Amino acid sequence: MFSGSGGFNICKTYPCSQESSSLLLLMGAPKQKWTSEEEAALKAGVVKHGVGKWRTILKDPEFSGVLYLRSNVDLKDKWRNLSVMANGWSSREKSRLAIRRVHQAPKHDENPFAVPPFTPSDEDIVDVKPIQVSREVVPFSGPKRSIVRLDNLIMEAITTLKETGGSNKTTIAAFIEDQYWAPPDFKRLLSAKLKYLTACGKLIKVSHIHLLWTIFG
Amino acid sequence: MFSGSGGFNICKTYPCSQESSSLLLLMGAPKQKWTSEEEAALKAGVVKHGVGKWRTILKDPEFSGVLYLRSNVDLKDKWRNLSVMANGWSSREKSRLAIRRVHQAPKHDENPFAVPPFTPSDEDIVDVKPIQVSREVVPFSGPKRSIVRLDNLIMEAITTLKETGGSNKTTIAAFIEDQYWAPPDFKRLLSAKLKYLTACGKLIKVSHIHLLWTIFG
DNA sequence: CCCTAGGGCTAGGGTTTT
DNA sequence: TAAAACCCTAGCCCTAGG
Repeated sequence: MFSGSGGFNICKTYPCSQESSSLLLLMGAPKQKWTSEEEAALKAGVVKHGVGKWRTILKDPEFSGVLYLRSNVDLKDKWRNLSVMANGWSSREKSRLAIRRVHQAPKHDENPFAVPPFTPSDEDIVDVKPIQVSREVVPFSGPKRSIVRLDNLIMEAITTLKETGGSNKTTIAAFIEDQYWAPPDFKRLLSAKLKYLTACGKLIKVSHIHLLWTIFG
Repeated sequence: MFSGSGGFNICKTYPCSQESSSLLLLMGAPKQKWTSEEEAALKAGVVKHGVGKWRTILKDPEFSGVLYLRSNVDLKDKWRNLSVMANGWSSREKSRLAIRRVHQAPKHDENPFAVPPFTPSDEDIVDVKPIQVSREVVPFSGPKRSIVRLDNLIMEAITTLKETGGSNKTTIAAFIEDQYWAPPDFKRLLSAKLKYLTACGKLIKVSHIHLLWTIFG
């Protein structure tokens, strides 16, 4: 190659974590496989801060201790992988899911996607406890519980499903139940929530069936 | 199919707070991709009013018809993207380029960046003419030439080539000449520049032959 | 308050590695 | 071939400074 005769080269100093990982790769470091601790922290982070809040999760002292080797992009990519594994539902399989989903017990077996169990608390807030994957490593300070708004779960469901024409209650419920553990009266809760969100303008009902979500409507 | 049964969907209306904008993206609102008309208008606007006059361009009746969906910040961001495209190559193409580069006539790649007039300043400026690609789209009034800092070209060459051990003068020259039209005395200019950059610490010489570039050295 | 410059972030498509 | 890990970049956000 050209390099034999000597020449100029870039001195790599990287301000950005994403690039440092690429540097690692260039230097022959192996791919960093995700540990179950990291995975658990990521899931807990998503429960706490929401999907897409990668930098926020990373900066949260609750998770930074575990995830300090990862970048926000790493988090995003890992979440994508987990999501794919958890719900292989390509748009065609969604309907199947919606149908058979209703009578399924929450399963903790093969599903690597965290099933943060959640319990209702008041009309608008849902108390969620991240699942403990490997209890001894995750340095949570006691029996801390993160709080998640049912709003967000609904939004996540609709966003993830991306169904043209919108998602109906059954599908949304199925999605949430599949991703999270839901209490027995969840269906009723969801109905009430959807009704409320529609009433206050955050969801819009289309032709009596379809609804459009508007966050601050 | 599935959507026939109705459902919920995300509504992409814009509230105003910062939260809302981030939610917006989360909610699946598509990014507004730039059309070629908008791009052309932006370029023409820059030719007419100059780089950095985003609000002025936006208000110009000549362009407002096309750009009315964009903000001044959008213009700025798009211009930055275009500049990146013009100056650097996607790293994926870099290797390809580095390999087949030597025995190839200057070829028109996809470069859509259209020759904005920069402001030259002094000794470390070189007159370089990027290769013209899509002439019909760019509404430029004539054969303008862009002025580019030789520093940047050198850095770009080294960065792009990514040769382990560094790049030598010949390779750098070949790279630049391949991508730009260079004046007859370019070799001499390059030598002087490399010497200067080494002297002032921006390039580091390794064992009399290899040099390491330190951006902010 | 508006503007610009520039750093940063996310989503999503691609690529590389296993 | 597929999955996991990682890369690249368009478009957009945030902040500082004028």
